[in-house]
Amino acid sequence: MVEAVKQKGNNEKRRRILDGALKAFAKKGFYNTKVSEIASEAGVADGTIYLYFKNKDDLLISLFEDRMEWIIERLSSEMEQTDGGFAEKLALFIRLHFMLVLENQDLAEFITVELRQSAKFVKEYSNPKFGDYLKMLQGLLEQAQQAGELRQELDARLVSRAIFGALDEVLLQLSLSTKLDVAEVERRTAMLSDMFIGGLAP
Amino acid sequence: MVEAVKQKGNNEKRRRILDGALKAFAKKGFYNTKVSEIASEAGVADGTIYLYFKNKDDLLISLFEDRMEWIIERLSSEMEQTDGGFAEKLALFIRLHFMLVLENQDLAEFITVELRQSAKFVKEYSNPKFGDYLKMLQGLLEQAQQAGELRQELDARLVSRAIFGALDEVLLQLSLSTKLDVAEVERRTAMLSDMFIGGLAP
Amino acid sequence: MVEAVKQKGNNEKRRRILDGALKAFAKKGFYNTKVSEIASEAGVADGTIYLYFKNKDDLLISLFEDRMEWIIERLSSEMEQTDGGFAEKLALFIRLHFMLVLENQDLAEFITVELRQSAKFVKEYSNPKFGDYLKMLQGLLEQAQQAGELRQELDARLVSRAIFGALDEVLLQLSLSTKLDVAEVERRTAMLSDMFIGGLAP
Amino acid sequence: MVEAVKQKGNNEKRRRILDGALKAFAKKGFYNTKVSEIASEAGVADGTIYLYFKNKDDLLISLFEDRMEWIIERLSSEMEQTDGGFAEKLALFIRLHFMLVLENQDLAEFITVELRQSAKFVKEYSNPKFGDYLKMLQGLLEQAQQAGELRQELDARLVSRAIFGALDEVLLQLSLSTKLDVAEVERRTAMLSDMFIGGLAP
DNA sequence: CATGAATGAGCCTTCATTCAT
DNA sequence: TATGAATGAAGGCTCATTCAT
Repeated sequence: MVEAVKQKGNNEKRRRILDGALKAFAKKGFYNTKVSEIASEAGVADGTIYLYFKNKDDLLISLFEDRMEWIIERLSSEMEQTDGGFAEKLALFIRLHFMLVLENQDLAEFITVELRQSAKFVKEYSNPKFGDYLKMLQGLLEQAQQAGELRQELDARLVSRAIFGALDEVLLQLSLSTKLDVAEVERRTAMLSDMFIGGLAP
Repeated sequence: MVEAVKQKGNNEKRRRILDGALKAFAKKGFYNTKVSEIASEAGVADGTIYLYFKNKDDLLISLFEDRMEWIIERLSSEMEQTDGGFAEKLALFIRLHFMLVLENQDLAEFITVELRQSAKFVKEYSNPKFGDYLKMLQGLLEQAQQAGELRQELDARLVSRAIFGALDEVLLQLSLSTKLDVAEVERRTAMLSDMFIGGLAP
Repeated sequence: MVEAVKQKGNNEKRRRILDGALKAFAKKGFYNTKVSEIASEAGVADGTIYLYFKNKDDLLISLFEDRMEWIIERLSSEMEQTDGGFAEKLALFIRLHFMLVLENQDLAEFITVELRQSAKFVKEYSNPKFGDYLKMLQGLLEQAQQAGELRQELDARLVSRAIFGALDEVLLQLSLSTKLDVAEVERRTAMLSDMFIGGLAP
Repeated sequence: MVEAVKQKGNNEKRRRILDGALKAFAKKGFYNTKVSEIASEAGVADGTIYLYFKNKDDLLISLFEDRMEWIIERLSSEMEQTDGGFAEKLALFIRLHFMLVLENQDLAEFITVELRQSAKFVKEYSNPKFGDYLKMLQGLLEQAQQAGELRQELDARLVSRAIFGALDEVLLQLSLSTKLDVAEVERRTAMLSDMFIGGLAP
């Protein structure tokens, strides 16, 4: 019981720090955020952060892992529900991606802005969770190819990258706009699905 | 005459600084690059940089402007040559985007990695040149719509964003790979054009 | 009875902390040793140390007192056994000093390296036990003077300092050598006694 | 000319930093001295110190080298003047050691208190200048042995250590006393020489 | 008594920027 | 213009100490 409480305490504090970091990174970016700002946002002392994370880089990486894991879990559990065809599934995937991320605007800014930097400049970090995300999308595409619902000549790996890039860029623009209109998000979601499935040509 | 020479001298040194900055930013990212490293790469004294640029942020912005301007000029002059239909034009645009940027791998890394950060965190900078780039692509799409070669119901602005995002993401992956195979670049170029024009559905 | 047991418990834990501190200080020096390292070495929690010692400085001082007291006790009880002349007594004193300290190499490093620092920088500490040690040596010298076995014109206080300094420096070198050869220790012991008694001149 | 001035400027600033460090280290010890205190003592900005020294450790080591070099130079040039016998030479050596170091009380405290610590805890530093100092004394002893003025059976290396230790300990006590009486220093100098040459026995 | 998670003051070091030459 | 030594504000991180359990 004491164990459980203590464990909870630990996790609760770790969570508060991650939340504070997300908020701070989204607002000012990784390099412009002071550790002390994260601490104050999380309501802990500066030093406490170093009880849960090795250093500022580790905090960034951990935040990625945590949020990507959350996104992947939500995405896959929601995707399992559908038994529609590829077009419905892709549309759902795109909608979910947008909805999940925009549910928390800070998350949207964080993912779209910091993901690339980190991939390249945080030492020795290959961002496995992001790889998992891409594999999920790639899996969807490969299944569609096997079912004859996606053109065989397209490289699923390349296409998954392209789709993610398109979503991410559109999301970036959305996340930077001051007010988010759900209807507008739905409109873009639908149009992107339509574009990817049907192509640009009439 | 003296003016001209002086001007030339200025431009030459300014250019060396921009080139050094590109190299350094590409390798280590904006925040991990020291001004002194740029100076040393450019073969000038640290202080000299401040004769040509207000500060490190201004150097970053100027570098964007400079490179985007170059890309836009090259793109538009090349695009003018073609009188093919929309499909050919889009294919050419994608090929040119890839080729221009991959001509200089540093440029590729710089564009794909730093563009977003800067957009958000360099104070009071709206990145007009990037806007020009997008407008160019958007213009291409709008012309196609007027010519009936692109579906009317698609929002050209949104689509241009999506295309740029897809290209950028694929380019990021390409730019991070250690060796660049021209044939592979061509393959991806063709497949992306095909995907955008024809859509994913068979 | 309960008191006694408790007292014993206290002393045992206090002793473990002092032992841990000695080991840690000898290896890394006072300022490079973390309180948590001492705690871990002693097998107690960090906070426990503060139940037995006011702070890190107090722990250092207490360790000195403890070890010097031990050395003085051992030295005086052993010295009482002898009834030889001054030469024999001094030789014995030197041998005992070496043997006692080298019995525990950590103690040797601690005494030779940390004694001076502490004397000067631990606030308001006059190092009384070290004073006792010197007084013991000084007493030996004064007795010898009264017995006519030591030159009257020498200042016993100054000579005791000089002898301690010589022993300490030689011990420092010995304690820093990786392996300790008993025969070598004996050789140096004898030579130092001989040098002090007989002088350098032939 | 400009070169010379610049060089002078460099050396002058480096010297001021070393002087400031000596003063600060002597007063509060290495670990209790802040880099900013050294900077303020030297009349330079904090960052300037890092233009001349790699870090705080390097500053400590450089200070040792500098001061030991100075002592060795002064000692050897003065020793060359004498053509007396061993007894005179040793007496002179002792007197010079005391005088040189006590000329600057800060130097005395620094040498006696910090030398040992550093030897052990500043990583990978074998203190070559201190080795030079000891070799000088050892050389003096070996010459005396060849001239038959020092007992053959004594190990010059061990004896040089012992003499240094004795001098250093006595110096420590002297340097910690608030006022230094030249007559008193002379008295101790003479007595130590006498003790070492003639031995303790009557 | 014992614990060890939490605290937060403190410090070394970096690096963008300035300015005397 | 060009230099590069000097500046000093700023911040990541450590660790002695506390205190709720």
